[in-house]
Amino acid sequence: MKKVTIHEIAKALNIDGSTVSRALNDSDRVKPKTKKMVLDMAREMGYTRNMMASGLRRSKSNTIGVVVPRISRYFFSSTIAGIEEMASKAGYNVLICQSLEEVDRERKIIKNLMANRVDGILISVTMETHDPAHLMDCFENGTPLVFFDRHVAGMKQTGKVIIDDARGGFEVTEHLIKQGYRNIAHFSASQETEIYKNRFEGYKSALEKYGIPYNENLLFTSKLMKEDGYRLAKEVIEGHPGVDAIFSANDFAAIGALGYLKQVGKRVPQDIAIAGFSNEPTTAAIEPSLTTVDQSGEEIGRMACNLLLDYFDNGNTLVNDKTIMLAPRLIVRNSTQAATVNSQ
Amino acid sequence: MKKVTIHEIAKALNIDGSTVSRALNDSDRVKPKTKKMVLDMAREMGYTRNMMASGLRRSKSNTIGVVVPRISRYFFSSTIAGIEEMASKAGYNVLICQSLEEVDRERKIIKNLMANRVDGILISVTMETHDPAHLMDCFENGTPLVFFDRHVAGMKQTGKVIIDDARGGFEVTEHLIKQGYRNIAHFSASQETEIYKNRFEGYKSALEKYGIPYNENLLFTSKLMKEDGYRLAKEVIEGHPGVDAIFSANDFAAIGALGYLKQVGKRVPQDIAIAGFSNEPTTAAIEPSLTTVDQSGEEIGRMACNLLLDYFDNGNTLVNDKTIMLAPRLIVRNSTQAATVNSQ
DNA sequence: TAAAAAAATACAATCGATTGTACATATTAA
DNA sequence: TTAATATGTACAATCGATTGTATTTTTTTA
Repeated sequence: MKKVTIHEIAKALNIDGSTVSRALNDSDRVKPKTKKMVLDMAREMGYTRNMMASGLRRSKSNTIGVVVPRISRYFFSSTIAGIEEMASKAGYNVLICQSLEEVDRERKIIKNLMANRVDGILISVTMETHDPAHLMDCFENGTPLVFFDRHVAGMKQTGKVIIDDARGGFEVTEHLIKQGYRNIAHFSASQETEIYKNRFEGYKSALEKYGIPYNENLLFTSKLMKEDGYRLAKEVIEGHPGVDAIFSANDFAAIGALGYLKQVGKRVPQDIAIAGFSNEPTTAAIEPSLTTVDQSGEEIGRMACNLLLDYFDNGNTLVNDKTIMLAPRLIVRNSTQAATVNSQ
Repeated sequence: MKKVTIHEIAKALNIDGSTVSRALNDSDRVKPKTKKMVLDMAREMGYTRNMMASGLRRSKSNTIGVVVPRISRYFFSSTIAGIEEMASKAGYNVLICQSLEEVDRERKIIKNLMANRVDGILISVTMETHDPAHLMDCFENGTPLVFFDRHVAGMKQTGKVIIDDARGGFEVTEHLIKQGYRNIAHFSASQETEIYKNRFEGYKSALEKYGIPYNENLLFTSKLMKEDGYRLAKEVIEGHPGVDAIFSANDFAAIGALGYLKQVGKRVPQDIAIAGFSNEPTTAAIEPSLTTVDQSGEEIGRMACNLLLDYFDNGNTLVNDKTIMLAPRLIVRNSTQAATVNSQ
């Protein structure tokens, strides 16, 4: 389909294309009368600027690349919603890609985003992304990168928007302790992933603060899928009868664990308490409702996007480990409140 | 940041840029030895094709625009996941935009997508999109359009991937009737939105089939937010004591209604049954679990994307109302099973 | 070995918008 | 009125890759 170009507008008005371009961009090198003429003609001819041409010339795509492990996960989709909101307000488009927790896919995605000359990248890495070589490429390429939530330690060249996972882990654990639980198991993922390492550290430091010895047999590592939670809960119940609480580093595993516990007739929170992390919508709706930590995906998305936009406008304020750490918010619900178990 | 171009590769090898381009595109006008030379040099110099330049020349962006009301809604995010999966497999990028249920935003988005010269658009319209003028623009512009889920009647130029909402509405209602419920209220949205109209039609035809007169006082119209469900449930209980079941045209309103019913001590499903539509993850987790209709967002997304990809490859098979209608799947859970109420 | 055919490469225009520089009006000052 | 300044437009190059045509090189055939 043939589309109208500035040159056709120019021809129709018997002026030069450069003037049309300037008129459309509201340059003050074009007098108001001419501008109006051009704008009217553009509308009449149904002109829409070709962003590929514009982008090529200006070396700017006005596009932000976003990489998440899985779009359909609520935390990430709300993150994306926040990003999209900010980006579109600032005139940027958002290219979304999902790594599906595969580092290889992540690598290809980064490459593709570079080929598309995105102006910046917002990324929450896979659980397996421990070697940041492909992310370093961005940096060397001059493409700014901002991590949100899942990040990689030791990349000084990027921005980060994360929540204080250690504090979140601490607060959950402290809450459990204050509720009277003493034998608290922890479900975690690879300790090479920062967020899980930090949640675990928080868990440990809460134990320490309250003089409870850390027992490494109560640390269970998996990919934290729902099924993992189910399986590990079984392991806990069958192998560690003394355990009276489980702190899972994400909600999915917590929900899976809860499913197992209910199935075998354990009462939550009387027999065993359980807490998750992320505040997935389902955690509020199930019974018992699940104690968790809210991360406000939208807010994280907005902040990450803003960090990038700031960088576009004000130069390299991203360098040297610019990190925004958001406070987590403990949400206490019924799954951990032995004392108030009958209130809803 | 200066990036390597084909011309720099060409200069380094003392050959012409056109040959480099052809080599990189694996054209058989370049002999294998030269190809290898070019590919090696490209790797060595860290070349990445500039898609803006390529797209400009070829009039093809290799990008698909996706418009949904709200990214963070599970149905839509899983739809996007399906789209992204198919698109990336076929070498396309996905630009995501959310209309936030505002027609005006939707209009701007469409315009922007056209400016970005996306190769096609996948859209699920807002509840207020009754006038498809801005969508017609796409058509006139030569940009193929495929609706998924929420669509607009009477656009013969587009593809559609929808579920058989009438059948879904029918099955839910028939199920309620078979369970013994007779006074079934229906929560719907604007009848100008096809999916809600169709669900409503299904509801009516089930009533008719079983000889239950349709009572227009039991049709409640709102935007189907959770709060609407809560409010309308109150209205039902207070104003229509005879009602023994509610069929809500989406899950959110159903969940809101359930909240109200539990709050005022109504037993679900003994006193009143409730069913939703969409199979949001939460519906399976709450108590009682909610009867609903599964739409398989990922599948819809995949099919919609495929329709577009087919069009790219095989010309205008989109014309004349190419519609893919997926069968809905009734998911019976506890909120409507008076007979088996104590089984979980 | 020369001519014909085939293969590989080079040339040059093009996609559509932007932008520095040059030129032409219009306005002001002298 | 003329020179000096300011304002408005036009010219032409450019962004990087692609592609039709022309040219050169290689291979095949007579």
